[in-house]
Amino acid sequence: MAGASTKSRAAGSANAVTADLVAVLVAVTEGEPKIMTIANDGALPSGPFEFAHRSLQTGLRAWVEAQTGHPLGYVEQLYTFADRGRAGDAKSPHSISISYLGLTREDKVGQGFEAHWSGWYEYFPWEDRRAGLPASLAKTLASRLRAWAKSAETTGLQRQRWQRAAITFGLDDREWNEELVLQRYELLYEAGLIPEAVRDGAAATTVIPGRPMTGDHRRILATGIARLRAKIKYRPVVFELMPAEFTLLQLQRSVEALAGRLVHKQNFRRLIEQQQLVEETGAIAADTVGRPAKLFRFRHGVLAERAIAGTKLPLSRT
Amino acid sequence: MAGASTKSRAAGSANAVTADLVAVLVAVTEGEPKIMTIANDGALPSGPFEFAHRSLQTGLRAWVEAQTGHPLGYVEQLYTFADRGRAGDAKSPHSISISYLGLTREDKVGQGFEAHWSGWYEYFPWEDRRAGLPASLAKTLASRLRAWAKSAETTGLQRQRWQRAAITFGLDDREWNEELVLQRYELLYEAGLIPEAVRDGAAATTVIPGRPMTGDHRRILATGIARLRAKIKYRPVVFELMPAEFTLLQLQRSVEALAGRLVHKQNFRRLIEQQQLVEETGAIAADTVGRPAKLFRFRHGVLAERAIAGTKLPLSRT
DNA sequence: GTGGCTTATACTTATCCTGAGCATAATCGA
DNA sequence: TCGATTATGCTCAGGATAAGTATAAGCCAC
Repeated sequence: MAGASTKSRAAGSANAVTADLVAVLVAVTEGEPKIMTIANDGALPSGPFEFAHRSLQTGLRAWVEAQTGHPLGYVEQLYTFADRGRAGDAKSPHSISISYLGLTREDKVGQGFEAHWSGWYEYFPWEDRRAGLPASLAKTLASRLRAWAKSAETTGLQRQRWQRAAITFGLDDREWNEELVLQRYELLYEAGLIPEAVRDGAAATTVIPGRPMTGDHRRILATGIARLRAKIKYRPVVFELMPAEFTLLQLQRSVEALAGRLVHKQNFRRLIEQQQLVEETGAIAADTVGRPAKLFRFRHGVLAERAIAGTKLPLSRT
Repeated sequence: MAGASTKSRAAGSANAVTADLVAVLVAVTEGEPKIMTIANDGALPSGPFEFAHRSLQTGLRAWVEAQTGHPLGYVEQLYTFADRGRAGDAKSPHSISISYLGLTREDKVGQGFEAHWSGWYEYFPWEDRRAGLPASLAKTLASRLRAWAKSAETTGLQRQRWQRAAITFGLDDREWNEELVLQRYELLYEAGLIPEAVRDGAAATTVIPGRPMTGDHRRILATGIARLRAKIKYRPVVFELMPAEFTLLQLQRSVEALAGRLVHKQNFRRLIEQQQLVEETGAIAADTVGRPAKLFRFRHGVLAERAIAGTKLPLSRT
């Protein structure tokens, strides 16, 4: 890729950096969202982008297979982070992390790897609102956030902080917005309420429940969850996480697991069916309590038929 | 950022890469979307990520100001590309491009720079459907695409190609989807119908109108346009491109310029007003034909009041 | 100043989408 | 057979949307 300015070329290897490829690999099993972790569940699969890699994605696939034994299916790029907090340190070169979201199923678990499937709500307990928040966590969160807001210098800043906390966490009778995963993580980091913040130099305080990860990995995971929660609403990506055949309730449970909240059953079915995303297989689910459900499969045809995109503009049809 | 696996660290500088920062800097002037270009309008502002840069964004800001004299305001990351087509060449290290979308206004044009504002439809003539497509372009496009489809080996492949072309370009009575900017560009590239493809080794054919750029820059621009077209529908980002005060028609013209298609006037107004995105300034537009319009300003308060996000799931309120 | 041109803005109508609840069906086990 | 459990069909009100009609308020030529 030719750099546009002549200056770019002149820079040469003096400005070399190292690039890490990081994967948020997601599966949903029995209504619980899982992510692939390594290093005692404290890190995401990752490795450096090397000469030999033909592209970023092939490099990522190589690392994930090597570390987890799990082949990558659906993959999309998430975000590129640079290391932060090492500003003046000109000795060690910059390191950047290029992160990806991968969707798959939790079968074919590779043997002989130190990789595991971990529930993603272990890392973000406050993101699971399906059964409402545990009263204890809700209380802790609210009081810690309020303390953080109060600790600001001026009353103006105090109000700003509290407003931000209230919006992202749905306090003061505001609606909970499940997509703000990253914003909530960033706020907790700034407020020094999670271990990573303390590790990076924040004043040591009592910390909120939720398992930490190395480096930026929990931030990357938050980015992945946010992306996925947004995307299931306008692209049929849930099906990447489903088995070939499934009941509508299983599908609903998967969506709820990802979104972290419950949906209205009948309306969910209407939505799915009117969009013609699925078709009956003819078979019936066995081994269930209650009335047996029809089995469905994803209609792969829809991907070819229409390019699904949401219009929110009053486009004129002329 | 600690690499997760021990392997990552061991790699060291042998796997060093160079990272370029590339900016798609957008403004809208008199109903025409513009982008900042350098190098005789054949490239986007860009430069390498260096030691001295404290973060990716500060590096980008430094380069853009140095090359264009224009300060960056609103910025968001677009995508990270690796150079492609240089697989085996282990001599020159990998080079990756981290691209950003920036939104501003076309005032304060820096003097003494080789930078210009260029209309973005010069680079993508087929993306402007506000006045319908010029009949000539429509014809050329359709026939070239059909020829490309026909040139496939098997009839199965031929049908696949045509279906893809028809979906992305809204042929065969399908709806035009203005968000598929990147998909259309990629298809034209694969079909060898644009200069960049020929440059990169495609068989030389007659090429479609539309000005090329160096390297991947037109692909990056396509990514930026697509992102912006999608985003104006669910986030109030248009206002970054508007002057402090504006009439509703000016706002509408800006949206239409970005989307490349017309919207229904009355419904557009209702949409804007019901969302309480703007408020009257009390002043009236001067210097106009027809009945003078009220001037409005963006209500910055909305950003604080609500976290605007689209729900497309039948969430239950219990 | 009047008629015609242009744009702004208010109002109407039919249709569709959405959230929510009610009712019934099918299966199992006590 | 009853009760528990899940599946599935149906209704209904309210709101959002697409599209069109009508009126208001300026300017300009004459």
